[in-house]
Amino acid sequence: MPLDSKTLCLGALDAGFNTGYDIRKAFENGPFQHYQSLSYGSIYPALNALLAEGLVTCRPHSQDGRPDKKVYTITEAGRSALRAALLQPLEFDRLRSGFMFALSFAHRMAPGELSRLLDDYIRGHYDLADELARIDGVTTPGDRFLIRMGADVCRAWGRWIEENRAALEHDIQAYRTARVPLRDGTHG
Amino acid sequence: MPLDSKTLCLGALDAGFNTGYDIRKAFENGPFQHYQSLSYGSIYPALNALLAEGLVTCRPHSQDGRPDKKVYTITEAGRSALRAALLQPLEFDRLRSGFMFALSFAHRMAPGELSRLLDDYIRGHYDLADELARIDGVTTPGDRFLIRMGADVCRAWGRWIEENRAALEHDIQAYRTARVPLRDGTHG
DNA sequence: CAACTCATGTAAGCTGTTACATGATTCG
DNA sequence: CGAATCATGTAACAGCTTACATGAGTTG
Repeated sequence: MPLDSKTLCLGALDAGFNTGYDIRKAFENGPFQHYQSLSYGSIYPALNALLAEGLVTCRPHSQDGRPDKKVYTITEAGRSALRAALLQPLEFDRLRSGFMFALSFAHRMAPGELSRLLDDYIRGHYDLADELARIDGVTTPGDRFLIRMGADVCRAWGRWIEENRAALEHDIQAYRTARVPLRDGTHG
Repeated sequence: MPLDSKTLCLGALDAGFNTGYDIRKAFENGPFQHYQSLSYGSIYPALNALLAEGLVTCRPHSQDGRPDKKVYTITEAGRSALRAALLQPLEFDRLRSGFMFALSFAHRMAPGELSRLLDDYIRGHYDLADELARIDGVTTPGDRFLIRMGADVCRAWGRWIEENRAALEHDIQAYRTARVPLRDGTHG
């Protein structure tokens, strides 16, 4: 089962983000940014739907100088719905990787092009690992676990590529040699 | 830049899949299945668009007993377009993970529920690693690299969770103790 | 004989994003 | 003084998936 925008909003509300604006930040720069996304166009309609279903309550909050906001609170029914959704068999993680697709055409690339692609991918993983390591103020055990996991897995991933990129380059050499045989067959 | 359906079809064609039906298999069960997806509704219109742009050619192929098929061939212009698309700065890998979202609410789960979630996630990684290791008949260096990378990273990921799940459970205990202090303060 | 494979294609629908409208305030 | 931040909301659009139409042949 895919996690839909309503469930994601419910989760964000449960995690302490209590306005539409704040929920967006949770998915843009906040704790969910690395494994889910959600934008205004989905959030506001979702909150209204949740309100109609009684899964959240809402009270307007006037502020001086700033626009009024609507502060949402998850209800008991909402918490049950969230739990139920999270316990349902989850869809397996969906990875959409342009790098991998590109890498599957490594044999079509010039050495410099491939090198740049790998450099970018390695750097991307190390940067993400560093970014995760720098996060602080994380309050829940699950988030702490996920951050450590992300950082360690990203580092291991980057290291794996560094350790195996030479083998890839050799394999490409061999592949090309096999496909474009030497004209002079007397040697090797 | 995201890889659109036309570029993905061009790639599949370059990789040797030469009908709409075969291209779908490449994304459903074939070499691209783990990092991209594409279905009929996108493939057939994309092929027609590519044909109109001169990036592919097409000749009908009659078969006895089976429906006629259209065999597509990528042109030189098509190969250039594919290369150009792959060299463009790629969007960073997008991970949509229901497991991670669920795990961020680990402190709300009963021990058995959390345990099942982690078991499923670990098993999913080991299963994928095994599945990748079982693949044979891979002809290009890039694909061989990706398969080894996927298998090794998945195994390392699964191992990481096994080695750190106890820490998560302890952290949850500590979190709950801090939030629901003992009524009798005289002991520990 | 039901169900699946081969094979192309379209229409409807779902889900989500982008961009805009609105408007005060604060920061550089 | 322009740009960003706070704050809600909608309309238009993009992109992809699902389901269907069609139909012969094969597998269990």
